[in-house]
Amino acid sequence: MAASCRFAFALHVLAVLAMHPGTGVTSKLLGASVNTHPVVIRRLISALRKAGFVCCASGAKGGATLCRPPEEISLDAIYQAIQPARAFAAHPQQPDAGCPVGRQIKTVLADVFSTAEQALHESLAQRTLADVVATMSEEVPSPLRTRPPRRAVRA
Amino acid sequence: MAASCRFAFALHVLAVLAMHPGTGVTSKLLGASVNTHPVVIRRLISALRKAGFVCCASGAKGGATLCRPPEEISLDAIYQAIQPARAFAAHPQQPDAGCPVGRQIKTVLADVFSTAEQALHESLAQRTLADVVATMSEEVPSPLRTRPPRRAVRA
DNA sequence: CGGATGTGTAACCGCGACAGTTACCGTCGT
DNA sequence: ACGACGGTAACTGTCGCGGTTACACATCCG
Repeated sequence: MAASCRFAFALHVLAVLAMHPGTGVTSKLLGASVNTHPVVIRRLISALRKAGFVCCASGAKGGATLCRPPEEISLDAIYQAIQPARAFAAHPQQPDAGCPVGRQIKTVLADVFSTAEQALHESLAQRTLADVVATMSEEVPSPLRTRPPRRAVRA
Repeated sequence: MAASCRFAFALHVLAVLAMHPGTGVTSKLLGASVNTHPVVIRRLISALRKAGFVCCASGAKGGATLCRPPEEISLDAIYQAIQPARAFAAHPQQPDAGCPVGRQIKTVLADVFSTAEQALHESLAQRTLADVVATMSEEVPSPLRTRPPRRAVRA
């Protein structure tokens, strides 16, 4: 399947932004935290910007900022903003229409694929970015935490 | 994500085998129905054989045969037999341990990923190969039908 | 104003996965 | 023995991705 790490990067970036509300975070800093090239971060942020999750400021003192409350950003919304392709792929060429399976397999596959993908989306939709941030604050009560932890809304 | 069509091919092949119980079906025939090269079919069948779903006969009059009842083969079992990689991928490089997100993101991601993958597997596990074959038999019962009432809605 | 600091995006490279293909060997029925 | 068939290795072309460089544009500050 050759899964990409876009979703992992996106969650990482958004979690950092959620922890620095109001202040713009540069792609250089984000790239250092994720351990990748700043341009990779900017490409990712470009998709997140189109989805309306972040806003960016150009020029010096610029950077990305979360422009929606983390509670309103579900992991499914992030996934759909990031992933360009479907989770499943059908036949690249048309199957043999002379075979009963070849005639009907596409319809059956479409049903199976959409059902499975919906299950995937529903699972991701049950958590928000705020949950992710809260989980990290819980697990390591480090002195870096300045604000009191938000209510944990784990299901 | 760059999904492969292995799963689609596997369902197609197993459906054909389920419709020809007992008789061996050659990779040449299966390749013609799927519209791909016989070696691609044989590679796929190699994985299905290791999973115990099909047996193959060598030599002349050889071919693949379903060696378990279709009711006992869930789509999830097929998926797991075919797919070599995970549906999600984590950071390829270690994130920055100096950042609180970088330290903990992997744990959170592992939880999110496993939950979503489990939802995917449970969705696929709810259908068996027999269901797929039955669906196809229903939708086109005989050439007496004038026109199929339903059409594929996916573009 | 002009340089420093950012973003935005295009272009390219290298890598890995995949489908497709060829080739060769082993196996089995006629 | 011969031909049909599976099993598998090896190679090719393509595609998507992460990584990188380069450049245009925007913004702040001295």
